Amino acid sequence: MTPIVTSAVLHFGEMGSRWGFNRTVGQMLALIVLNDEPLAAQEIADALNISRGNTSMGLKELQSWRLIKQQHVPGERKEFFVPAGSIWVLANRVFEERRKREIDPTLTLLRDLMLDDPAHENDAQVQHKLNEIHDLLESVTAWSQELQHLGPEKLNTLMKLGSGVGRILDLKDRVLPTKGESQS
Amino acid sequence: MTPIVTSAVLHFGEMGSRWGFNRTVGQMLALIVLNDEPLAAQEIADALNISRGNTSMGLKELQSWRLIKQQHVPGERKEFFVPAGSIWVLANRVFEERRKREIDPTLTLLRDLMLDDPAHENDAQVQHKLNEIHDLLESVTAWSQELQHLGPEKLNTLMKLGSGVGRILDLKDRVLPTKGESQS
DNA sequence: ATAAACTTTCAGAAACTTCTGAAACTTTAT
DNA sequence: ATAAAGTTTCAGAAGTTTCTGAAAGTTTAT
Repeated sequence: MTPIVTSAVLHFGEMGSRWGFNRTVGQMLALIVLNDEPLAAQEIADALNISRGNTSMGLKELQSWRLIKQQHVPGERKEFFVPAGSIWVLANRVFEERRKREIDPTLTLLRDLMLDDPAHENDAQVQHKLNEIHDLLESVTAWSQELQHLGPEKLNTLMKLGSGVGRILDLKDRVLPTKGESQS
Repeated sequence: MTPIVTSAVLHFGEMGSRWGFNRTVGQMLALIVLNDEPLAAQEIADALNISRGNTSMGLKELQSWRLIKQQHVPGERKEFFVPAGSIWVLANRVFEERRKREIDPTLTLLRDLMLDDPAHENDAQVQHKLNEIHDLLESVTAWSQELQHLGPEKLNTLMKLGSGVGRILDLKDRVLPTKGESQS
């Protein structure tokens, strides 16, 4: 590994835990993404100086996140690993996987609690707040799925638009006035 | 605590660790948000059955995330705590704080690495990939800040628009054709 | 100045997560 | 059938985080 690759790998290891996986899994991901050649498990273990067992678990986890895929190289006995897609695809997968882990269970619980009968007077009030949280999380979920379906090019257009989004919204209110609600 | 509040508090405790803070901090946040009355530290410790010391640390952390604020009740000696704002504000704070912890350090590192001289031939190649990651993260950052500045009402309009966003983008390409790039 | 009411800090205990390496397993070639 | 090449699993060691509770600190009232 060149010094640049080493720095990146170490950093992604440290950040890994903040992004939902552990240090070695983060390092492995960085290494696989930055290498042009497919990598074998043993090469990863050697490069990162971690045990072969840990490597195996890490590869399994990265596959469960659908961030890497196996690639069979003809004439070779062992399996090789490559990124599961472009940077854009990988970022999306991380997003989606985290949504599943961080938001979906809460949405389920909130829906259940909203169906419960209020046992005390201020429960109705509590349920109102839970409802508010639910709606917000649901909007975020719907919205992030929407962005994923847009694909990278359109998203890029949208992002380059930046603060123009507000203007576009106004535009839309004028062009399609019957559809949205009539606020501000 | 009524059964509904108890369920919500326990759940937010479990999710807490996925959202960037620990179990008790998650529970404390849920409790404070769902209570209409300001709560004192001792009341929180009693309700959640945790030590007074842990409560103190948790309150400090929630304040560092700017999710709760102290509120002095006249005639009372102790401090009381209330949410720092509406659900919308709180969600935004969590988002922003996580951006600071999860994305900003990586952006800094990537910028530094891109300035390094390529030491080996394929470093140029690696730097290209790092650049791609950098641009993606930067777009996400800029975009999320944009959404925050829109405020809840406009964001809501945008969210209700849902799959209409694609259509609006096309619309914009037709109405303001000189500005964006001319893709697909 | 003293005491009462309250908060913060911090050392170490408890709980949890991650990592290793050896043993068990699978696949392929001969 | 056997051996060689490779992978997976898992018990326990190492490391990390979280929590408690007692001691130190702060503020306010008298």
